[in-house]
Amino acid sequence: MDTKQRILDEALTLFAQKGYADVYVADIADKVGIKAPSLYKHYRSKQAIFDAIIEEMNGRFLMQAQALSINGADATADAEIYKHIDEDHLVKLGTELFMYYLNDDYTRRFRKMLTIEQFHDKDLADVYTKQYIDDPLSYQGMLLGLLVAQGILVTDNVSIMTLHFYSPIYLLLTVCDRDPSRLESSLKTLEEHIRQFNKLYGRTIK
Amino acid sequence: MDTKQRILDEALTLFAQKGYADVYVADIADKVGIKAPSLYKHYRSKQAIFDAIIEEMNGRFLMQAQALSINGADATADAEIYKHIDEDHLVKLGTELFMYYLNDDYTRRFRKMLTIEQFHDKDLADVYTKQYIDDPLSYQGMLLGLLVAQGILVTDNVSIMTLHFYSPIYLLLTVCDRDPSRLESSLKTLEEHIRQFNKLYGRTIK
DNA sequence: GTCTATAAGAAGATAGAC
DNA sequence: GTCTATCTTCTTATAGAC
Repeated sequence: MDTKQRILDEALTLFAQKGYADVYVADIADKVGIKAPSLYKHYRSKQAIFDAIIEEMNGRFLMQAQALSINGADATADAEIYKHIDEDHLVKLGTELFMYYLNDDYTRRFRKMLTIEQFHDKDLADVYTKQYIDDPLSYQGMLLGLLVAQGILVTDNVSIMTLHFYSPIYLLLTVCDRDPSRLESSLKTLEEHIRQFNKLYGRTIK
Repeated sequence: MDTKQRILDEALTLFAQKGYADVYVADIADKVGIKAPSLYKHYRSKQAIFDAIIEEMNGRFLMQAQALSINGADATADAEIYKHIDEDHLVKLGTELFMYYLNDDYTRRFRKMLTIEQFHDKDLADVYTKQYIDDPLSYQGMLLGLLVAQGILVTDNVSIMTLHFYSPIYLLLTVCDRDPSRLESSLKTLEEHIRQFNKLYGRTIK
């Protein structure tokens, strides 16, 4: 990784730990293994480093969204995949989503940084809500909608059903972000949640 | 309100808007209507102001918790209240909880401040999780447990049912904290959520 | 591109008069 | 308890040699 990229990487780590204001340019330079003045050859200010992180993340999000909507467009293929899904598959799906959000390094650091800085700038608040609320609800709404179309799940309100599926995952995610030692119990709760979700919305009579 | 208390109040407002590091002692003093040095007659440091806010909130939380557990202890009285509860009552209950959390001035500012500062200090993270996750789940679990005991709601897992009731409220709360213009649509979603919750867990055959 | 040295300014905190 | 003046330290950023 070149220096310019390493600066972003180390800065993101520090911003996620302490927040923008409590990270000094010298801290970032230290982690990269250079002196603070050298850093100004790559970025013209501390704010420019922050902006570059946001910019890069926007790019990643866009790629992710495109990847998802490419699958989403080919709904018949997706429908085929989800035709024979059962409760265990649903648990696996939810757990994998949860673990990805929690353990993907870039994702986790970025989410923490946004959590800290969200009230600092309306744009950051919008990025947070889009990335961790609206987009997941939209994407999972599409998936769960397929399961309803297949008759695997039953409801007359897919968007509320999706909220019922995702909001416990979101809540547990924020818990584990604050306290990683609660991961194990959260995974247990997550599984119970999805099994009960399946009982509530599943085709079989409860 | 005396000066010492007004300092806490204005400091909390500013900390909730900008975070601890971006609020200057002079800003706080300005809002109170005094000069920064005068502020040091009341608190020996900026950190001491922050600590006093946390301390005061701990006191409020404790009082709140005691008030709740006094009611909770007299479960027979509570059970009587919730004996004839119907869907509209449940919607009202959830909406009132939501609006209290969102509009109670002290509560809202303190939650925003904690949101910003939660990764700064493990103790703050614990306060957040206790106050906005564990305690609500525990309290609402008790209430919903009463409704199950009355046969108004049906489940073999009250704690997951409580998670299903509360986590959408929590998610919508964080959305409105970031973007108050989404209050109206969130209230609509909240009502839909509770009505669907009642359909899923209600005594009547779905 | 990296360094040392340093400017420029911000922000927390104190001294001492009133 | 409040003020003005000031100290001290910290932090961003630049200058200029290598």
